[in-house]
Amino acid sequence: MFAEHGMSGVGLRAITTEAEVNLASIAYHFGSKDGLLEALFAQRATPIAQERLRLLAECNAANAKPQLEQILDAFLRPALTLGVQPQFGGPAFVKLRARLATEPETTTRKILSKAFDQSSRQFIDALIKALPQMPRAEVEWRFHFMLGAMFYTMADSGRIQALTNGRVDPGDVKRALHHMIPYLAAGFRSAPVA
Amino acid sequence: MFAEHGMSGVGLRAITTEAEVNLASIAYHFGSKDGLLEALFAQRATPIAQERLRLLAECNAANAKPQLEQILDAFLRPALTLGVQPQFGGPAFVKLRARLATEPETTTRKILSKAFDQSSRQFIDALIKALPQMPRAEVEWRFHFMLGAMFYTMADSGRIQALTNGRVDPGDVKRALHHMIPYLAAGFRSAPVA
DNA sequence: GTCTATACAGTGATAGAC
DNA sequence: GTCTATCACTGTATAGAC
Repeated sequence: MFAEHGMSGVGLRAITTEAEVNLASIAYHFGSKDGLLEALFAQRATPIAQERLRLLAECNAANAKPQLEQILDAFLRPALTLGVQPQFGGPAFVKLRARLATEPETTTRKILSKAFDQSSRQFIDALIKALPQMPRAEVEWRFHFMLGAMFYTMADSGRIQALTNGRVDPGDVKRALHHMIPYLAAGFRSAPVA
Repeated sequence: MFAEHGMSGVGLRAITTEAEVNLASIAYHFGSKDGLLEALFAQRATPIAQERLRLLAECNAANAKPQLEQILDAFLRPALTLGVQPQFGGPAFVKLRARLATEPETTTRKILSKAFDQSSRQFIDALIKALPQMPRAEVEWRFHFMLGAMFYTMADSGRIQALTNGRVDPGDVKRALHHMIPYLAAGFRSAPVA
């Protein structure tokens, strides 16, 4: 409901009615509306971070020097595909995550930080290993741009559908990954700027 | 105030007090809180779209076949630099725009569409001209990924600062463009996927 | 036409009964 | 631990002053 109508688009009364519980039970169990969001989010986010690290370990095991495309795939695939499965919140949760990523509120930032910072650091390290001649700061900038492409794909804002009469659809996650990974890999491999 | 504290983080009473006007004047002049946002946004967005098209016309005039990097610069520079000037709303407006871009509400989407779709279509056409061997859909996907990198940089979410101990700062727009344009250009030029 | 004061239904949060 | 009742506050609507 949060992802569909936004954080302020849905009231506690609508939630408690849907869940067939008393209004005050949210305050009791989660402290506040924000607390409910935080609990919801943590539950869904942890498996994504875990799956990322599992896939990263896999491609470290397979190759002495890990392949760039495999690392990107290990990072992006869980975020885009795992979330859409119903047990992880469905497509709505993917949108919610993208939304929180651009939210300026410090509370939501802490939630995201706690869930994903550790795995993100490991991926930056892996990227630096895969691109040994690249300055660290350059890899970090490119990681930032990758996050942007990922979140905007997850947000599924409808802009690119409108611009292309529906030809390009970020909601088609398989196709999105198919186009995204070679594009990002080429960017990561390009010569660092002065 | 909207960009700083979010759409629901600031009340009409706070706005009208700051502006030293009566509470009901917003409803009278703008219809609603959303209407106020829409009016605010349209005022600031139009100059950005205009400046984009002016720069695009410039690089069309300079080169028979326009250079990819110049087109990307013409698209990104007004969005990142023009917005931060005080007369266009300052850094807060840049953040606000990024925020609306990932908002699922249909009202905010229409606002963005109206302000930017026309210029975006012209840029996609220019990119296709600059990359004549590239399938149209591939250019469109890559344009979508570029939008993501741009919006996430504009949002200045603080994530990459946290991950890099402040070394990488998307708020430094000059440096952001410096790293972004070659990275995106390499992605755009890479071989299209099957 | 423009502005003002005020009322209204709905919000998240909370105190206190059981 | 779970409830009801109520709180202060929100965006909006409206009647009436100038």
